[in-house]
Amino acid sequence: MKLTDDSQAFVLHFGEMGSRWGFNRTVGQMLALLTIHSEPLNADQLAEALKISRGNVSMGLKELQAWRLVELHHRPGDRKDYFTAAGSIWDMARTVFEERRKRELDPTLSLLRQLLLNEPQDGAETLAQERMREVYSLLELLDQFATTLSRLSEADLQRLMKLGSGLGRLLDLKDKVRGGASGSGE
Amino acid sequence: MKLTDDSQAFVLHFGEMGSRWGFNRTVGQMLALLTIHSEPLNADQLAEALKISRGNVSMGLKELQAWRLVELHHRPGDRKDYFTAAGSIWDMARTVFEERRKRELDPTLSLLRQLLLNEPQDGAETLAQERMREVYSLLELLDQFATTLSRLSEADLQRLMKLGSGLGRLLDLKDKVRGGASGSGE
DNA sequence: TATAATTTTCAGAAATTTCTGAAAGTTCAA
DNA sequence: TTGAACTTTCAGAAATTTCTGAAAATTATA
Repeated sequence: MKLTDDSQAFVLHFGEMGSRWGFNRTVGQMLALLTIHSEPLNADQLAEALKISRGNVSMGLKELQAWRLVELHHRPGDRKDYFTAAGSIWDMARTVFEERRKRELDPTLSLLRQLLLNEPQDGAETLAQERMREVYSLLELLDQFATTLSRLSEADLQRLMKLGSGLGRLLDLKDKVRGGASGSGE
Repeated sequence: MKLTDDSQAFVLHFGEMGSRWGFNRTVGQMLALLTIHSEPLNADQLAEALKISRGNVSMGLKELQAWRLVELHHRPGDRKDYFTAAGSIWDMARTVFEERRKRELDPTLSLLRQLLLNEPQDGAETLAQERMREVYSLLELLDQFATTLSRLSEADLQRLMKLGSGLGRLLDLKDKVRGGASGSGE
């Protein structure tokens, strides 16, 4: 498994961005390689191509499976496990988006629900709790919105994302057509 | 500066979530404390409340200023620098969102633009480049969409995020009203 | 059932990130 | 100017995360 310069660059870049996207370097590299390599790869091939240890590959694959970003395949007469990226690029993006929503929002929502049950004991606490409530409202709305987005079909997502500043106009259009009294569909 | 249990919990939680949100533990804690504390705080107060070193506070404040998440204040007859969270919770969320868009998408877009200029030399490279092109298209669209979102007024953002599954219906509505030929506003 | 092939685990090593605190730098009032 | 008040810097320490590789576990074949 020898990578071309461009594939190498792509793989190394994903490794560097990995930590910002929620996984570690080698997981990022593995995901990149499986994304651009059309044929399934086994653990030894990944280790050789990325020059990382076999154990690291095993842990990385475990994590990518937990994210549901890779798919397992088997070849007749070969006992090794082979992997490909799971689904289309859009499928993968949706998966990462949804998983990050869970990791980055849910724990905070859960804590804030707890804290907001308590009675503030003085003025400072009341003010602090007001701010926490604002944080909670915003994050809850964001969480719902992210969930809504990740449930849209690819076609709808593309339409939405291509709107550009038409999005603002569309929101106005809605208010005109439906009289502004709609919105909280669920 | 003694924190109540709830404030403490909030601050510690932000510290733990910090790394998932793009900053380190103490930066997360400082942001949390400044968010729930209505009065401006100086560096010594932050260091004491969070039990971290003065140097760490200085670096953290520098980073929060780079993010434009804190505002500097001065008190008459006091040479110390005082800080508050910059703007409303919505302002801060918008700032974080926009900064993360830049950090998490722009470097990859930039690299992919480079790589996609090169001619693939064989079948495998052609396939790899096709996948890179798909990644590029998706990330570019996402980048535009994120930019669009971060430019919406708070009111529009709230309306949009409250749509729930009404968002899908709204997209259909648009196609009906404008005949489906619109969309690429810019 | 043995044994060969393969994957997983995990203790410790290596790498990276974060934090401390003392020294250097800056600002301002007298 | 001087020096007191304050902030910043940064080398090394501490903490955390990631990685390695050998041993243990699992699975399939003969």
